[in-house]
Amino acid sequence: MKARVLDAALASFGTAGYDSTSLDGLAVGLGIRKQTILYHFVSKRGLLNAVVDRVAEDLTVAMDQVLAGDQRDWERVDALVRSVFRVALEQPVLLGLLREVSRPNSPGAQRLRGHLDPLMARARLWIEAEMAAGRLRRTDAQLLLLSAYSTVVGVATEIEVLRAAGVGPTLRPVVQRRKELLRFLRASLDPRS
Amino acid sequence: MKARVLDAALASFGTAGYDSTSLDGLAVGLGIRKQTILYHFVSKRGLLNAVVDRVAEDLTVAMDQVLAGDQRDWERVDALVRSVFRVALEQPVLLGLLREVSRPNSPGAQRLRGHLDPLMARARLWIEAEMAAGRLRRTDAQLLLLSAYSTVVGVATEIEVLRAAGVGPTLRPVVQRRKELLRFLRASLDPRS
DNA sequence: CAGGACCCTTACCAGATGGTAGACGGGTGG
DNA sequence: CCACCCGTCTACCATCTGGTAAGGGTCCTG
Repeated sequence: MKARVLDAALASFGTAGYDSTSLDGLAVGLGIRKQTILYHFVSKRGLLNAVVDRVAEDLTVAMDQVLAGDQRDWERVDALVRSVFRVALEQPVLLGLLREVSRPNSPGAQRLRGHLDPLMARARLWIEAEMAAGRLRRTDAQLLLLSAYSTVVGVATEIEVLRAAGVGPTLRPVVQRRKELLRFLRASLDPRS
Repeated sequence: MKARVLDAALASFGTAGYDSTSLDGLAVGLGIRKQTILYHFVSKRGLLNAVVDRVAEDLTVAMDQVLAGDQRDWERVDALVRSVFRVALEQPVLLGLLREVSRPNSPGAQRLRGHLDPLMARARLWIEAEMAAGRLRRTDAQLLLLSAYSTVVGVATEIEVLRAAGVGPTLRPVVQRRKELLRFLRASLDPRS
């Protein structure tokens, strides 16, 4: 049950948004009473936190798998981007939640940062080490990471815009986006480019 | 007064979202009573409609100015993109509202489409005519327009992400985004490329 | 000056929302 | 068999929400 609530909450937070989601509505959709939700997650805020935690973990796992691999330099950046996009495509709502919660002053924004900041710091250190070793081209790692993150999160917007325009959930624009991001990163990072 | 309410509403709808914005909160921020807002705009929905209308008009004016110019073919596409980005940079909240209201099932989505559909249709016809005349390269005009629109709207997400990360409202990433969009459009449309 | 249009206000309301308190039932271990 | 925990439920509440009704002040005009 707890898992089902989590799924439904992720979907609703990610598409309608936090404030637009009511516990009653969520409960009705699941065929239960809202008090059951509160029993498991204490408060609406607690539910959001749980959802954010789950999403962050999904992403972290995906990235860790790549980092456990043996790619080097630019190859690793490439693999990382592809991995994140894969997760995003499998669960588009996940992107919606990321975007919703990436907003400053948004409830849950702080919690998300608690998860992402270490990841970002780690990535930044790695990139800068590679730069120092001359295996990656020198550039502003911080801004580069944020730009990449924005692009991924922005895919949520694109999916919604397309759906609003009646275009089905087609793969092409997203793949296009990935291609652009990779080209941008390559131009910034790959010394051979 | 009406104008001030409109400004405040645009800002709040564009950043916090429609549901997260309360008439009371808006009124307090303006130092007035919420009934004053309701007097001018009848209902919350009416306020949203007015905001959407204003935003759509701003964009339409910006585009019409370009269309009244004498650029041709690819030059005109280029000028159009730059013009829209200029408006967007001058009023970032405008992008936020566009994104908010570009969501399917969002109140105001239909109204926005009422404004944008004619613009899109017009743009599409022009592009297809240029293609037929061989002045632009052949491609799917519809998908191209939506992709461009998504990119512009996506800038709102990027601005918010950057601000959330503590990076000030720097121009660079947005300009970068514009550059990427122009390159993409050029590769798709410009026969000389 | 009377009347009315315009703008903003106070007073009030019905419904929805998140949240608390406590009862019911069905396991499970002693 | 009993005590206890766990999950779900019913009942209820305080607050906030968008919205209605009506009053008052100001300015222009006949």
